[in-house]
Amino acid sequence: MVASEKDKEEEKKNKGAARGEAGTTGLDDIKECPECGSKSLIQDYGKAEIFCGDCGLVVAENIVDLGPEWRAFDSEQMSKRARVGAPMTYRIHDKGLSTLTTWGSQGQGQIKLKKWQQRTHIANTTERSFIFALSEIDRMSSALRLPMNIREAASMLYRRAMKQHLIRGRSIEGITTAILYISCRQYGVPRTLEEVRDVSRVGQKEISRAYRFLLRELDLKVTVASPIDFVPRFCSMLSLGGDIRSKAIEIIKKATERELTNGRGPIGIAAAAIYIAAILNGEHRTQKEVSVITGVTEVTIRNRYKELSEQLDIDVLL
DNA sequence: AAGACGAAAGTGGTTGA
DNA sequence: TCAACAACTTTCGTCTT
Repeated sequence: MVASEKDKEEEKKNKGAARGEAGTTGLDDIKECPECGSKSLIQDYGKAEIFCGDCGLVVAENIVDLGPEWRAFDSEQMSKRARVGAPMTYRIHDKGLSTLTTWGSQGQGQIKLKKWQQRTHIANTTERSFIFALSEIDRMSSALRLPMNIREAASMLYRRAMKQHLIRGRSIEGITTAILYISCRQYGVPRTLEEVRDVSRVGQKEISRAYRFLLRELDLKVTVASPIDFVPRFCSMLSLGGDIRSKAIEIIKKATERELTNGRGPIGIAAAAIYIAAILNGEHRTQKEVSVITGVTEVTIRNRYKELSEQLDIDVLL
């Protein structure tokens, strides 16, 4: 896994150098799976992933959004935001619009200006904590290998929360982590709460509390994550191929039709479907292995797996 | 010895009075 | 605010391979 990633980096560099191009290492450069060499890569921009159609390896999770970083919600915004200059981004505390005077040779006037700039820039603590929040969002996003558009969305959400004065008196860590968790869900790239917690500096309890608080106060609606959303990533982590991924998704779809998934945790369903699909395709993974990757216990996998195989008439012969 | 199975008790979150 | 509740976890003993 580590080796293949290194190979990918090497390959990218070589290709770029060969063509003498600077800074154009888009994902179009990835033409085949570094693991099995298959050319049938499946791009899924909705989930911001590219995975190999044959071996199921998630080749890239950070699909760089090359479109404009802003979205126009109406024509007025459109005309306001269509502009020249460096891209504006919500991920820099002043949206990337500042110009600092240089520290070169300086007269008294310049020094004064500098001081004034610094003070107004980072003077108040709100601004300070905002900068910290953005850096935290970035740090956690990198650790979770999240695509840029989700980072932007998270930054925007944080701004909204700030405007409504929801941050004061609450831990920035808790709020930012919850916001990231929400953004992932909204973009259909769900991470489990454990995964998010592992890169956060606060505990699960605080994240949950902030999560519920934000949903209520910002009046956000987050649809229940579909088990299917977890399948590609889990399959990849279990080194399971594309046929098993398809099979697992098929099982989940059938189960959803028959309302076997109602009230059940999506991760447990995904885990069981993958477990079954793997056995059906002769690539057995133990309940323990699936349990470790998915973060649900073997007992839950067993229960779901029993329900699914019985109700869907799937004969799982070991 | 490892994996699968399931019973029983415990935990944390949701719901409804 | 409290109790009831469902889903899930933890723990542990048993069976199978």
